[in-house]
Amino acid sequence: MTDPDLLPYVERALPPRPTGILRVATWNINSVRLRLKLLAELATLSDADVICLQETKATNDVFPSAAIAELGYPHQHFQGDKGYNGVAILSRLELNGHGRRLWAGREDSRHVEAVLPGGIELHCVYVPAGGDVPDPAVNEKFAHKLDFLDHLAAYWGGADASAARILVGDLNVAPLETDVWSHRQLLDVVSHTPAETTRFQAIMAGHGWVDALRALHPEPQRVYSWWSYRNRDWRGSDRGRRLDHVWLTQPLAARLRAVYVLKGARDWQQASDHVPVIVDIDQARR
DNA sequence: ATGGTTGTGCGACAA
Repeated sequence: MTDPDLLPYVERALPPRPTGILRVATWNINSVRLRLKLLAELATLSDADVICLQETKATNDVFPSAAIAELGYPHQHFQGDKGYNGVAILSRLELNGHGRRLWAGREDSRHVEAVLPGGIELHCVYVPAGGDVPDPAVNEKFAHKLDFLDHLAAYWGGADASAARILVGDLNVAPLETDVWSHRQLLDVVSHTPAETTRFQAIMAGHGWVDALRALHPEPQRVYSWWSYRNRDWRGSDRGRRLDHVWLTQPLAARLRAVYVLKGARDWQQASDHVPVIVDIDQARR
């Protein structure tokens, strides 16, 4: 069991994946084609069974499927748009049922789902960033984001919460005060406005989702998964936000064993501005 | 208050 006083940050290799543990990673890769080598690095350092990506920025016909299969992830389900968005589930384990959903009346590639061995349902989600101005009346992108969050709430509010289910992704919301470098200064910054954080909490409450990271690393510890490119010394200034999340339904929350944030990935050559978040889940029900 | 950087793809635009 993870020490609750210990931060989840990992600079390089994770602890070895224990026997009987399902390890799932989620990462906003910001172009899967540009960062294929970094994906290989994540696979090596994490030994994850499943890697979920967001912002692949690749249509399905140019997705580097064969190269990723060679990394040990032959089971794949991906959906992409030209230049924007794009999500993928990459797996060493067989993927059974899979599909995608559209929310907020758009064709954007922002969701894929699959069923893992043991009947665990896995959802990979990319919530719209929402632009700069936190006013839905003047910023169509922010209106879309709020609409998208409302659709998530409606969908999960109507779903069976007793299923073994994981939702991961770049949710583009930092919900808690200690999920951002300055709660006060970010209250009117898109990603941490009350309009977003209240919706975020409503989605979670409506389905009984458990925030995996906060289950093992509760407040007031500050934990971030994203640091802007627009900062010369990202580590020194540490103006981060926790935008990348892993949610579990109650049956799986009982089997959660560890959560890691691969902070060292932010220093990789030609890094993404997001770092991977990784969870260990006991495959046995006990 | 402003500007700071990156990716796509060669324009702006999105983040």
